[in-house]
Amino acid sequence: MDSMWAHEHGDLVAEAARLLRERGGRMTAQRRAILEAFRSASEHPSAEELFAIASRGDPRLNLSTVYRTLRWLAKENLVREITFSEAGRSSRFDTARPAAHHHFVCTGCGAILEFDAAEVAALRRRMERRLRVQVDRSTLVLYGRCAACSQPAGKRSPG
Amino acid sequence: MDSMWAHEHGDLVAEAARLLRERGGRMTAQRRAILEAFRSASEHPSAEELFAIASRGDPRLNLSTVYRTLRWLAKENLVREITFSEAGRSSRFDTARPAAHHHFVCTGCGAILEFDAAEVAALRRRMERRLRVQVDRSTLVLYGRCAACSQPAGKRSPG
DNA sequence: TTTGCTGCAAAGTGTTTGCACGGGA
DNA sequence: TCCCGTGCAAACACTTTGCAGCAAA
Repeated sequence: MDSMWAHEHGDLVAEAARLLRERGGRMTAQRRAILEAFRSASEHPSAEELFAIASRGDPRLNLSTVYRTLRWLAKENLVREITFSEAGRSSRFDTARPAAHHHFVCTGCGAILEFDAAEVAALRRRMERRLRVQVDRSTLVLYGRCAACSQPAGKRSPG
Repeated sequence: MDSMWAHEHGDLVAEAARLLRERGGRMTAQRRAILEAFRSASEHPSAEELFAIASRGDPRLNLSTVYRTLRWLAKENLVREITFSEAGRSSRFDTARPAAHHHFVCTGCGAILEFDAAEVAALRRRMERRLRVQVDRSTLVLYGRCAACSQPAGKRSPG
């Protein structure tokens, strides 16, 4: 269960370092802090959340640096940007994984579940033929209520 | 082909009028103009686009009125809000249709194609069981290149 | 006449950018 | 040493809000 993705959060730093070396970029303390922040962040952190975490180690860190780093990471495919319509106007990020995965968002408590669905790949291929297009990327988000939130109020466990 | 949806743009006005009557709201000239703007707008207009169209008839119309109206329409389910990650930071709207439909977005020219895919409904049901959740709504967006944009530059028709 | 809706201007939110300095390679 | 990346503040794009007046029912 722990090596089903090509890289875990841990090697984000190593991965980024490698890319930076290749491209003549620099591994700064700020970048390292931001990359490491993914470890303790929620599954789909916003820039703000990563900033809050990364700032703990270095209070001088600036939010714009976080944005710049995230944009760079997204371009290099180490991180992917997602937009949930429930999540206010802000973007969320997750560490990009090779396998396409999709999201369920609970409109009650905001919980996000990830899932993989093989049929999406088939659907993409079918749509490529039907619409005569080339599909590079897809996002599937289900919105609803998770088990806890869909229970009638009376039956819900306190808390 | 013209009655596959429960209501076309035309009766948006009538539909809204009915709801307003029910709720003690008022059918103002501005609301009518905004509702009618959907007719000549693109398939997925932004607030700005609707504003531009609706302003033609009444130059005093204010953008904040458009936003207020759109928010109300979304709440009443006459219109639905969608977020394409390619479309800048702005929301897009379409007239809510009973049948779930999905979108293909061309990253080349920005064209948006709609499609219906029965398999999504099945997938939703399967995920409800697998994740033990209740799914109320889903969005599926495919990103890629349309037929014209995926042709090599040399072969593309001029224009 | 009542009070919901509007225009206006100002505030808000999330994100990006210009610039001079500082620190990594 | 060189110049990439940073902090800072200001700009930005989009959306929301407070308020006084107007107009639909």
